[in-house]
Amino acid sequence: MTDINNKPPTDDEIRQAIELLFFAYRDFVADPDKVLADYESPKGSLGRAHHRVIHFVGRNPGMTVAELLSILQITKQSLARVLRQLIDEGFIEQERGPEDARQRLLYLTAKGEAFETALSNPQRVRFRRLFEKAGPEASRSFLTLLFELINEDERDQVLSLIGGKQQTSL
Amino acid sequence: MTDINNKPPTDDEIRQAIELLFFAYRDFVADPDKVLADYESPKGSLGRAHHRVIHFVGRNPGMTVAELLSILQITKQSLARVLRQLIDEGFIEQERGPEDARQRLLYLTAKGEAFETALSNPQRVRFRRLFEKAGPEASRSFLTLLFELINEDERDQVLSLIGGKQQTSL
DNA sequence: TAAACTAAGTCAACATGACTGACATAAATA
DNA sequence: TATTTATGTCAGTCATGTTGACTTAGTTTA
Repeated sequence: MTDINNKPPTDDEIRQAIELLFFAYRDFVADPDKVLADYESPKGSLGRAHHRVIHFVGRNPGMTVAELLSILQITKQSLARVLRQLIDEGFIEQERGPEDARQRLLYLTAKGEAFETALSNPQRVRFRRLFEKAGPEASRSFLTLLFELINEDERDQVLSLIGGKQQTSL
Repeated sequence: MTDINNKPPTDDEIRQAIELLFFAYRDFVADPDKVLADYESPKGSLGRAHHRVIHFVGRNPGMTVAELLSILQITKQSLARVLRQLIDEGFIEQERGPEDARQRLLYLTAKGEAFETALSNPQRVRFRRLFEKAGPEASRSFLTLLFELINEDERDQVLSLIGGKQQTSL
């Protein structure tokens, strides 16, 4: 709330923040990891990379491969293997771009939607409990700080991606 | 601050939290990744795994291998390669446990300390700026929520590790 | 229209950091 | 003394990232 204040952050708080972020993220991703490990696919198993693709395609139906690459910040060769598996196993469908026929627009299938729900469910439960306990004010403040932890030059892209600004004072 | 409130978190806030945590962590680890990529070691390059080991040994001088394993939650075989490199290149020293001679107590060398500083510096700068902008109240609240994002059964271990409770209302 | 650029896909080789399973050694403990 | 514990090691595998080179098809531009 205050932009300038007389109490600068202590080295201890900063160090704790670094470590807490590590542990929080570790547990946060361990949830879907379990779901992924349980899923037995015909052509090889699925990992975090597949989860990320399913998540972002689910959130942005009809996105292009190039858009997905810029979000994930990996090479197209890395994405290719993951995407191929997801298409072959019926989680994701491709469609020719109506404007630009070179583009391949990505969509989740019904199977993909169901898997997305199963994957994100434990994460949603985790945050729901957290926010219920913390209350709306602390929750919104938490989102704001997470947002400001992101590189300044990437915030616009993230903002348009997650669709903030209206409901959430980001 | 409020434990029970009439405004439950919206699905949108929860989804945003999931995505923001992903992006924030991505940028947060990209900083030391650059430092690691720049470092040219004689016997192979260093990665995130080395960073984590250096960080926790730096924070807990004299810790045992078993303690390190329980923090990192990886297998000893995974740790072995990383630890061997760090010892061979003079970042970490081992010492026989004075009580239990089977134990190998881990310490950073002067070289290890210097590297730890270089690695964590961009992360500290990132959080310092964030906390300066957000103010002490939002900063402490942020730490609390990060802490409560951690699995309940691991919070005690984390707390004793990061040394909260006195200064920080965790 | 021909040339250049762009979106996407593919092949190959490689690095990192995880994993499992089996086994070895030395020290502590029952 | 026998067993358990702390650590280390060998060998093989897998998931996920990388670079570099190249193809195909469609769009844009000179």
